[in-house]
Amino acid sequence: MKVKLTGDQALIKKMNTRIVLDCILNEEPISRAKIAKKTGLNKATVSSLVQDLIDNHLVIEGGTGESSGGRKPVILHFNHHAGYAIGIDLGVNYIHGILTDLHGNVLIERQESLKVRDHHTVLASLRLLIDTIGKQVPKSPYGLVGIGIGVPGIVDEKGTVLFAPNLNWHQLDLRSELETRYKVQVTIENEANAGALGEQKYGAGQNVANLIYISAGIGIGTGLILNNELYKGSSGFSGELGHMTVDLNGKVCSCGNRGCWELYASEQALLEGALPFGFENLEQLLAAADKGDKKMIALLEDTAKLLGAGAANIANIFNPDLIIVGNRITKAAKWMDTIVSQTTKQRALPHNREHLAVRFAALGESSAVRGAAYAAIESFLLQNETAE
Amino acid sequence: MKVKLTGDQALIKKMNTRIVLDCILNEEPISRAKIAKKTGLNKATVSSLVQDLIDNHLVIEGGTGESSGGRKPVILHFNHHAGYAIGIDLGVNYIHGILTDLHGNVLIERQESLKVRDHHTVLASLRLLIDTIGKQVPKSPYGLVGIGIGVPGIVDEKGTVLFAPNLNWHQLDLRSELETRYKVQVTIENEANAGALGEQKYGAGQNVANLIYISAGIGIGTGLILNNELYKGSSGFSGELGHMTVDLNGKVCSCGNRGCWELYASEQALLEGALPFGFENLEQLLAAADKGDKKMIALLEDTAKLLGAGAANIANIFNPDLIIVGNRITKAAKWMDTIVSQTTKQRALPHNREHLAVRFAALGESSAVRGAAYAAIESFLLQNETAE
DNA sequence: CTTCTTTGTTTATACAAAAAACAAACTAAG
DNA sequence: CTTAGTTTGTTTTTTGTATAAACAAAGAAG
Repeated sequence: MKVKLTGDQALIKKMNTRIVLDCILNEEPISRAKIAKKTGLNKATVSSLVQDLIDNHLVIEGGTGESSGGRKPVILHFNHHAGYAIGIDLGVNYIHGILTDLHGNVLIERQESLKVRDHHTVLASLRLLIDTIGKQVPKSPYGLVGIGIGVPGIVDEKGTVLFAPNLNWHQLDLRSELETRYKVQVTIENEANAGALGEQKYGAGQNVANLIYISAGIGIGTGLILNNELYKGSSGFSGELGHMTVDLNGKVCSCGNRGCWELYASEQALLEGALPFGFENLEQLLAAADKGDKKMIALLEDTAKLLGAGAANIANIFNPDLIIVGNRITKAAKWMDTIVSQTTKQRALPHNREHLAVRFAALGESSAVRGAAYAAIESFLLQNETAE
Repeated sequence: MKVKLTGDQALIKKMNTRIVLDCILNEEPISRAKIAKKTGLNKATVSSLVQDLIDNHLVIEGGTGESSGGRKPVILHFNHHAGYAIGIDLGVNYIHGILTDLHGNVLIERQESLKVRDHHTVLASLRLLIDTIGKQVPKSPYGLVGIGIGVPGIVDEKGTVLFAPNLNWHQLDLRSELETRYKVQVTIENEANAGALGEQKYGAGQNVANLIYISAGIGIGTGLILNNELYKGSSGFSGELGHMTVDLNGKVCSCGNRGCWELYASEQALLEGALPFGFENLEQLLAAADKGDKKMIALLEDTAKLLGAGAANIANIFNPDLIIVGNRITKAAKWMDTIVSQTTKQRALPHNREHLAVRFAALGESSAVRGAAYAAIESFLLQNETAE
């Protein structure tokens, strides 16, 4: 109950340090003088904060720049080799892991398929993957700074996986499990939230304050970034737009309801439409479309329209700057993207479509891993600033 | 571009002053010592900030309280008579105005019906109403501190009414119009947002961080309070859930789309269903239901189910603590509330319905006026703290 | 009557940001 | 080459905030 969030000088320093670091991250290479101008902070303040960041190995000086009529500036860089992060995308039938530097650049990438889904087996594979990647972390001031994981299920604020339907997991305290083993900060995110983060930081949504990421795989989940922050609802269960009713008397869904959006616009919907024609997975379906199969192309286009209808709802609900369609369905971008975008804008209210963009994920199927790694990096930077 | 939101000591003081004032507002009567314990601030800091608030007439000392084994505490009160606010709900066929103290207590209330809706006539009536109420503001340190207005339309951050379909207004700069005339701060909010604020501060949603207010009148609008803040989207057009598609191939809506929720669950939907039986407005319909008219009762119940279906979508999208149904439809609460609540919980996902409450507005048709007044008060308090 | 508590103020200290002065390094004009 | 002016970044001083410690006042409890 007693939450201490009162202001004192430490808080101010933390805020301003963060502002300076963000400025360097976004505008590098940059000099101290320019940071002062950009942020409105005093030159002396910037000098002092930058010195702290240099002492903490997060910023490095990189020689002198061009003079603009006076003394040459000292160029500052974010030291993205100060530490490294591991990002994991725990899929329903694969584990995808990457090692990144603090800028999110991918250094190592590994993917393994999952046959069995009980949590013992999956955890064993997960540990093996992390061990393998962890051994390759380059020598650096901080070494491995954190592990971020995206999971296909509902996660609470303590990093417990409450429920993952497709893995049949219940109440698995993944964070503390891994933190005890690896002694680094672990962040657990829902897969759609991770995807939203990945696209906002490294993909199609850079510098966009309000964006909705539609993760269309077997089902549909969404990641909501509102006012530059992930919105998680009061218990972390927000974004279940896959179970938004779009057809009052429509198909019966496994959730017990009728007419859920994901029955019409997900990979599952595509597969159901393709099965009568003998195609058993998305890859086969797309190969056929590639060869000019009219029925499959029509199926893709119809699904795109239904995806757009739901996206229009999203536009009217959230009035975002950007809607990003991601996950498995990005494989079908070629056939779907213009139709999704058109249908969305057709169906959304005039004011809402005005500044709206609808795009497919720039990172393809890597949105979630990248976002997971980002979450780990972010958590490290936040913690690091707090320390004196 | 150059936004100065860096931290300095003034910011600390502002933050802490706000914390102290909020503490007094919520816990009054309270002593300085208790504020220090509650907030974690130092006793000396609290004393100093309280003195400033007293100097600004926002807090008053009110004698001594009971000792708990030592010196008697000095009781502090929020001085809700330091100033007064006017709240206006600009309806489609009425203007509803109130005068409140700084606690939001209603002192004076006036309602007038509107026959003509062009903005000249409406503005004239509005000015007359404000003039009348304004004359009755009691003598006080600040007098009239602000005017808050809820309008049935889309409002941007500058207080311009971009579009109000039912009044046929376009691009009306209401805020600057009224600010030049009355020389006080004017806040303009969408009617649903105002209603959400009213219910959160004075009605069914007190101390709830995530709530969705469904304003069901002729159409349906919603006010979204997420993480204790009104979410307005990137251009202020969020919350148009009335035009959420709930029936892919359903009725054609005036917005050009099909199957919009408000066609099924608004006052308009009720009236359409009642017209064939000779009832021309909501009051007649409800009078019939009161006399036991089976058809009208069935109509109300069916509409309640459709309202619940949309509310379930809201639960799945936002995972809120509370959904409040307000505006005109509250008149029908007697027949609808349990059904709306039941249907919502039936259709929402298990995790989302767990901590969810669904209620009708506690303030009935006054949610929006009260919220409009609150917006004015809040804006005054924020500004007042900034001043030294 | 004495001791302990509680409340609130006063005094001294720590610390962050900012202003001002300054030093260094450079450009450009004559 | 010299000089004036500019840009960058540091050092010094000032201001303003929170906090800790000491203190004063007022009461409770034995």
